[in-house]
Amino acid sequence: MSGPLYRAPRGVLEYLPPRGEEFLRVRERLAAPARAAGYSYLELPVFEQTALYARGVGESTDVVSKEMYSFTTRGGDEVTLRPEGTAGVVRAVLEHGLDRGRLPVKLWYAGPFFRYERPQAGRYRQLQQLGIEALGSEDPALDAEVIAIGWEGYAGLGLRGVRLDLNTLGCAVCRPAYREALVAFLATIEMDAETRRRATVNPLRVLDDKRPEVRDRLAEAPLMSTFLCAECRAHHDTVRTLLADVGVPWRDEPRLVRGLDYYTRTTFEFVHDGLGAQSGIGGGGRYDGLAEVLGGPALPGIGFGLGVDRTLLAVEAEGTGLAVAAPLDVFAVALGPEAGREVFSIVVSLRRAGIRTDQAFGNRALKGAMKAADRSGAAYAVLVGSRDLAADVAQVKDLVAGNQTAVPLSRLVDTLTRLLQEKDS
RNA sequence: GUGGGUGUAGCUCAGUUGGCAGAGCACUGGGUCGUGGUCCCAGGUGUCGCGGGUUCGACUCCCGUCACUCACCCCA
Repeated sequence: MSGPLYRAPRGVLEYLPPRGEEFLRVRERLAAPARAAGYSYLELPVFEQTALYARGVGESTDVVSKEMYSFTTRGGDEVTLRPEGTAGVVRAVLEHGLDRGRLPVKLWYAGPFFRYERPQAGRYRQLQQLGIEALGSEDPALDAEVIAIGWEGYAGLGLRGVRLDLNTLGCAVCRPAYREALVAFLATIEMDAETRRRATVNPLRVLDDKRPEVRDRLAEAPLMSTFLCAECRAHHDTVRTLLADVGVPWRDEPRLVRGLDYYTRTTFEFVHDGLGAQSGIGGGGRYDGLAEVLGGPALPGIGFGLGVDRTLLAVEAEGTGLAVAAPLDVFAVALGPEAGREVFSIVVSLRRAGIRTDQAFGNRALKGAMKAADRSGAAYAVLVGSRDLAADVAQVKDLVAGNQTAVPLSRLVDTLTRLLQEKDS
């Protein structure tokens, strides 16, 4: 096969029917708990000035150093397709003064994000994410709320294999001492050049290495938990108490660091084992210093990003199903061109009455049209031929039971409305 | 960026020591001039990923290349 002239760009995921409906369903279910908790929707640009990510996310991160889709515009601006959501949300909050009103500001967003990586199972160059951000409060109850919202989102999809990993990274008061201790420790162990480089730029991220041989060497590494200041310890204890109170289970994961520079205190990750090597289906944390880094006032914040693609994979891996409803109520069929005109009017009338309706197009043979009616999933077929036209009726056929009755055209909408209601109950 | 696997019909895949490219599904038409689901008949599509090489002859063997895929680092 020489193949079509054009192909989708490398590493993008396309959701074709019927999977597209499942994708939408997943996104709706993940968003529901956030909307129920007073988070407002925000639609942001999918590209920003490159400097926003370089500063906000951090030059030392993989995301910025090797995964950005960056380009220069015709006007000479350096821009980047958004690799994550938080930096853009904080930028918009600061730019438009959303932090001047009632705090905390609670926002949610969804859409595509871009990272230039080698694609593999569960990892795409264009990925779909849904996120929430709460800014303007250091209250640990907000940390617990954000985590619980994520948890409820997965629960709403019927997922049973989601695990929550939880950690705290300390703050500007206590982290420097820990960092120093960690650097001292890292100097004593053996590591490859790339890891050594990472250790100098951002030593905490070395802890996140998943290679067994590296993990072994890190077994004796100092942990943040022993360096926490009183405030951070109290904050973390409260978060965990609140989660326990509402029955959200977690696993303390003292090595959970996460890849972005802006995190402070609470960090967490939702993990699922059904997707191959990429097990993280969502994650987030607190970023109390980010607004200041971006030139704004002190504005603490916490949020998460949930991977919609990966969540759908998890749903499919668990085989729980999403019960996507039949898309149609009625399928209309015309026999001959004169009837075609009548059928078109019928179809539009039915739709205006809230009945989901499609029709056979293209002058198909009746047998083929009925086959199309059958496969459409509609509960009823409406047939109109010249004999019916002469009698001012349409044939209404129950596609499940198989019986058919003539209904006067003037009563067609009412009759079908009633039949569909009866079927529902 | 590095490594493994796979490329044959729209989809899922067969194809024997190298000898004329197949099945199922799907699609379209027909089987009583106006009736689907089961059944029967008929129909069509392929640069066998692409380019070289070996050979009388290559889907098959060799080399290269591209794509897809899985994995490593890392992340959603």
